[in-house]
Amino acid sequence: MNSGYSIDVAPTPGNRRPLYESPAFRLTVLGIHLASDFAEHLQAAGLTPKHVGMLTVIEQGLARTQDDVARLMRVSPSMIVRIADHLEQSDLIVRRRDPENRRKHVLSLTAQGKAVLGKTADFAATLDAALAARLGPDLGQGLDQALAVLMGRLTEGQ
Amino acid sequence: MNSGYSIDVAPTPGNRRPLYESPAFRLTVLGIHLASDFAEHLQAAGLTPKHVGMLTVIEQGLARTQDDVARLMRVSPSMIVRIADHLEQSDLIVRRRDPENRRKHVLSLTAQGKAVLGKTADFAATLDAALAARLGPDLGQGLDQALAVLMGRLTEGQ
DNA sequence: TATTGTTATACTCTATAACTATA
DNA sequence: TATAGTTATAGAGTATAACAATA
Repeated sequence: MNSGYSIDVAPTPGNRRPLYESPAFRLTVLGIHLASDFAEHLQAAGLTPKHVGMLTVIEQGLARTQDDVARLMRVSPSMIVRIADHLEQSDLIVRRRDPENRRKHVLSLTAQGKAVLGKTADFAATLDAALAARLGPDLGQGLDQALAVLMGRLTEGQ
Repeated sequence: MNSGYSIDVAPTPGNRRPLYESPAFRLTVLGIHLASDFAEHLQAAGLTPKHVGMLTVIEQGLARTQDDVARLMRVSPSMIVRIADHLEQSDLIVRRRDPENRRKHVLSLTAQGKAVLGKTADFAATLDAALAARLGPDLGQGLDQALAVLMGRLTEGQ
């Protein structure tokens, strides 16, 4: 009834949870801030969060080839080539052709690549400590459990 | 004792939590993925997560001027100008000079700006539902509580 | 003909530096 | 002289498209 007198009810439900209280929104904001913390730390080593992300999915066995990494990290194959080039030149990964399908490059970590993950884990531990200090043991454990479950979504190809 | 026979103990503590189990790392990974979900959704409206972030900090009263927004969102003032220009041209915010200090631009949302936040909240609710479905009520509530506490860190100027 | 990876290219994002206006 | 905002510019990041090799 476009009478001009109608009260506007549809556009703003009114009973919805505001954006800033949405868990998905909060995860996004916190994640972006933490990513910037990681980026700042990694800069000294000439690395970015994407480099570490690639090392992680390889180390975890979530991605065997560059194509796997591209899909899992939601970045273009050409970008993966650049990151992999950099990681290989820094002796953090090795590429070898898959003898069963010579189009594929099978990726694996070097000892130095594992060491980078270890050093990054040390830095992450300092961030974790700051989070834990804020949350206390109960909320901290609740967060850990929830995050463990949610990570499953990403590793299942979603 | 650089004897050559020494066992390597310092570089790899061994008892540290691996990176992929770090809450900070997991928050980063999940946040980046969710940010890409938001970005994909907002694209149709010609907006980015940064636009919505700016609308949110204004609406929440966390930032009164462009300078406030720049510090809170950790982006350069010049970037804020671009985002604010876009938001103003789209009639989502208004700038007015602060009469007490004419260098400052006081920012506020228009009705349309608030509507954008509302529509984004609707989309966030769909992401929230997916998260909740994975977590179940107990873990879901634990996550909500922890995130609420952690958001405080950002709004306190940290 | 489809897949995997690479290269060439162009476009977007973002920061730095120089500048204007105000204090 | 310092602050808030703007503009100009350059650099980094990223995707798309064309290509090569393999299946």
